[in-house]
Amino acid sequence: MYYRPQPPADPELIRSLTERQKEMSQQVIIQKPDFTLRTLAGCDSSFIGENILSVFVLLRYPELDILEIQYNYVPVEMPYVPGFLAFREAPNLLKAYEKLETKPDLIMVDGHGISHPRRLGIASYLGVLLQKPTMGVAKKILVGKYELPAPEKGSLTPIFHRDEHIANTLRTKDKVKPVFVSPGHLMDLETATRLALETARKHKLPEPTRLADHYAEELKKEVR
DNA sequence: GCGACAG
DNA sequence: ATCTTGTCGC
Repeated sequence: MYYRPQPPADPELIRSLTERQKEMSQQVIIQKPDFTLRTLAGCDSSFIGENILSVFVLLRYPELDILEIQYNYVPVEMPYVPGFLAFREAPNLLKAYEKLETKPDLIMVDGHGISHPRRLGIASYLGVLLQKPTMGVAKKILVGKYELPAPEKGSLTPIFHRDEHIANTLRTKDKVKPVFVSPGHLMDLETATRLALETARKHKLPEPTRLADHYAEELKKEVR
């Protein structure tokens, strides 16, 4: 089998996007949220060839029963470039978000918040654009150093990057690899970590992102 | 200069 | 993310 590299990302484009991230990251506000959490949404995207299917699942809190599901399906315009995931997925996620009849108090995103090279992961990016509280729950680390947490559910360890405590690893299930939690916007690390653990009921992933992940996969059959 | 690199 | 088979544990 041949080794085929991805089509090279335009250096000029990457440079301008990097600038945009630096500017937008200055708008990110990390603070204890002031809302009363009554509804929260999880979002995620799946791909079918050159098309992207983004989903938003609205849940009631703390019951976590599903209130609404919306999605949007269109061709993708950006390739995946580590550190620039938001420019590939956020546009379509915003389209799906607009379809929600009820807007959530908080958005949980499949990816990172401020635990990003320039402090603007997709969760922060969406938070700034929507001016909504957001947080990220990722399955893999992007930047930073950390020690593995104890094997018991609820165990956590800090993730540092440039001497800043930007995220936490969190064991949401006994003896299962931890998830990586970070605040996105209008949110703080402690609350984000608590909510990630609290909404992870029977699975490794918190219900909001787990369900968004599930429907993103399930809805593929519908769009064909 | 050499790796690492969300989804 | 997607491709892709069997396998281990609750």
